Amino acid sequence: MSDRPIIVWYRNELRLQDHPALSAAVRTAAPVFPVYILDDEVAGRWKLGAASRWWLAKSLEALSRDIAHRGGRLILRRGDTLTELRRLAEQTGARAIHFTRGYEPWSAALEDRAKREFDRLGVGFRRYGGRLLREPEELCTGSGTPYQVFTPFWRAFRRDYTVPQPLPAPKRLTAPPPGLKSDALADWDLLPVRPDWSQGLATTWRPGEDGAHTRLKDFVSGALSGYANDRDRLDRSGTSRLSPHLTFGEISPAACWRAAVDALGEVRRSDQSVETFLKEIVWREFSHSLLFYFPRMPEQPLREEFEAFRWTNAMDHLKAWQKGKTGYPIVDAGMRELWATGYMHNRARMITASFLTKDLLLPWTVGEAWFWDTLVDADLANNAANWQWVAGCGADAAPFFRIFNPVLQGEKFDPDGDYIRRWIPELARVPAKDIHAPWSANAATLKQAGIELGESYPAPIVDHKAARKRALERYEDLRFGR
DNA sequence: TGAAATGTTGGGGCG
DNA sequence: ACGCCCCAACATTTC
Repeated sequence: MSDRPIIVWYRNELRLQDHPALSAAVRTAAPVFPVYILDDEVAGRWKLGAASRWWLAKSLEALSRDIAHRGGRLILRRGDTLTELRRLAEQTGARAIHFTRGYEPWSAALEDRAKREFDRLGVGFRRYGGRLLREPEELCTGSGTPYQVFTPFWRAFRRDYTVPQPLPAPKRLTAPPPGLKSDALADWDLLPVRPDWSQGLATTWRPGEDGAHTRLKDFVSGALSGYANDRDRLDRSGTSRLSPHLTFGEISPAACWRAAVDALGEVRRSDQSVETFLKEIVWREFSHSLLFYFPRMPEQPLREEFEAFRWTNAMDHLKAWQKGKTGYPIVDAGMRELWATGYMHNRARMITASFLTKDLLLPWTVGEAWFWDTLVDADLANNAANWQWVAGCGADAAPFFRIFNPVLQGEKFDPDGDYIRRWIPELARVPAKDIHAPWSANAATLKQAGIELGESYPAPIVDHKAARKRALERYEDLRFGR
């Protein structure tokens, strides 16, 4: 009996440390067989984007290596999740399947269906946390409804939260019998070929649990102390850049929380900076809670009146935005950073998203889809919640009339234009004074910088002042039902 | 986790 | 010296 193995079904927690489902399995002293199932159908239209597939390949490679170092083997399967789990349980004679709970719209139904199935088969099917610090059911308003405003959520969260002790990674794992089939990662075609656009991603990131912890250490000993101020600066490395590691669960949010709080004690870092960082972690919790309670959030505005909003459908504008050719340098720099590295600075995300939804009046779902495909940290909850926040249709959203001025945002958060120069080399020789609005520079300056507007760098595809006016009018239409 | 329009104030130039 | 105007600089309101 005791040698009947436990299957640990990996989903988005590609780590060995701080992994409740894995730890519980290891504690039983039964052989533990970790398995990852690539199910291209389960998520419907939200199947993994191209950048995520790249990251997944690299992350699974790392996890597989880490497991092998401990004497185990990561089993890879592709196909319908439930079918594959059933097959694995049969093939291994498993007594139980352990897994980490998900919050996507399809997760609860899948988990319930599987639970009934394995109950019938006499196989334990045990659900664990680990992706969030706290479960959505834990935090509700006094009247029992989910929070829809961040600040009260944050207060309630912070009031009585203490981070638990980390769960150590298992020292040894048991290899499953050699006959237990596993796909070859390479056969999954997760990596891009013809063309291989992943060079920039590979030089920017180190996917995997080691890479994640290295990143956290660097952040805590470096940028964390100035986080409150510098995280908004496009020209500084002021953010943690932990997001893709969190998305794929290479590091637990608890580990990030713990490291930040410990740093506070050790080095007397600015309380404000640590608090701001913790708040960002809780934004992630808030987004997941929203997705859990409002499963249509990725498709539907949380504020219903926005369903009547008259978005436009200008494909040429969309293409220009995607390629980073809008003629607004700060917008284009952000979009090109995304294309090159699978990542965009958070401030740039707000600016580019505001530009798409307000200046171009393209639907937020179009931007959401592009980010989903191109971001290595694409996360259904965060992506949907943040797009709705910018578009003004979210639960606790920025008001619609908060329209970013791309020139002012650039001057404020990239004062010398370094971020722009980094991602738009053709503007490298434009002086800082003109770099955020090259169209208003005088002809001699542009000539000297080697720029011909409309040739070497696009002229603005819309006039911001007019676009702002148009957006506000469209918003008025919504309010008065026109 | 805005920006623009509008209102108010106060210093300085100037007749 | 005085009132008037101009216009930063800052505050408030509006979108």
